[in-house]
Amino acid sequence: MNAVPPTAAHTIRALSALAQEHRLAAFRLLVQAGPDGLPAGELATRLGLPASSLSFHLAQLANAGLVEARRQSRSIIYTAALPAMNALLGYLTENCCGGLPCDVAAACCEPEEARGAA
Amino acid sequence: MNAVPPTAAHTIRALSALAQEHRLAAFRLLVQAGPDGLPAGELATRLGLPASSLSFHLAQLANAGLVEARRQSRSIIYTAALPAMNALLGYLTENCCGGLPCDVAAACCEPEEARGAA
DNA sequence: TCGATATTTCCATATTTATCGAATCGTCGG
DNA sequence: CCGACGATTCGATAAATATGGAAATATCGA
Repeated sequence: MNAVPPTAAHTIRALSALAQEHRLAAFRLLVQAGPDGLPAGELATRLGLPASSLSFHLAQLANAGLVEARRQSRSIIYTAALPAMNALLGYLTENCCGGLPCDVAAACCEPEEARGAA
Repeated sequence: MNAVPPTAAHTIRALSALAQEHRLAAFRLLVQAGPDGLPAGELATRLGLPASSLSFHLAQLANAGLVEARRQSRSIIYTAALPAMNALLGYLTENCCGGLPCDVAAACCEPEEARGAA
């Protein structure tokens, strides 16, 4: 169903989805929550947003393929779609480096520094 | 002057800057152009945009720190600010992985696949 | 200094995006 | 079946963004 090569249009949708205070915050919470995810209501509480506003934002993230929703009883649980995030980063680095050995690619591929510092 | 740790607000500015058809296209052209960059007029021609519109978009990219401008005679030459792009990607992966060994980090750090395919 | 060129700034307008209450839909417990 | 709960959809309004012509700014060549 997925694994579609990210087009420019798709990339813009993903960037737009992330380029908003509440959505970026929501996405980060979901990433931290891991595979278990979080119910919409919990996100609304933590972000201090009315349910309808949050629902609007979650729809954007879902439309961009950055989050996935599953119903669990009355709640709807959202999880971050890491592969989609992965694809976005891949597209950005690809288009940034375009096969050339630029420092963006280099910096992105240095596990020692990136991991060791933490 | 730069090398500021990217805040969430700064990240949103960068994402917003990139999350627009013409700006993403302009940025990609600048990346391809490399350190020599391209004059504003050339970008306007290639993108088929009126000068004033392009100027507006370039201002956004510059404000986000993603491009730099230098005057050369009558033209103003724009270049992609790779370090800023680098920082953006770093922020996204950091916040995506948060120190955890998630597959985004893994996928991002596989030079063989990413480079070999091209 | 004058005219031509390259770009930006200004301004009005059009389009898109965000916000949130109210109404609606699906699910559960009794 | 009914009331409550969790969430989305709808709709109206507010705010932010994009667009492009006209005017202003800066630089160059003669």
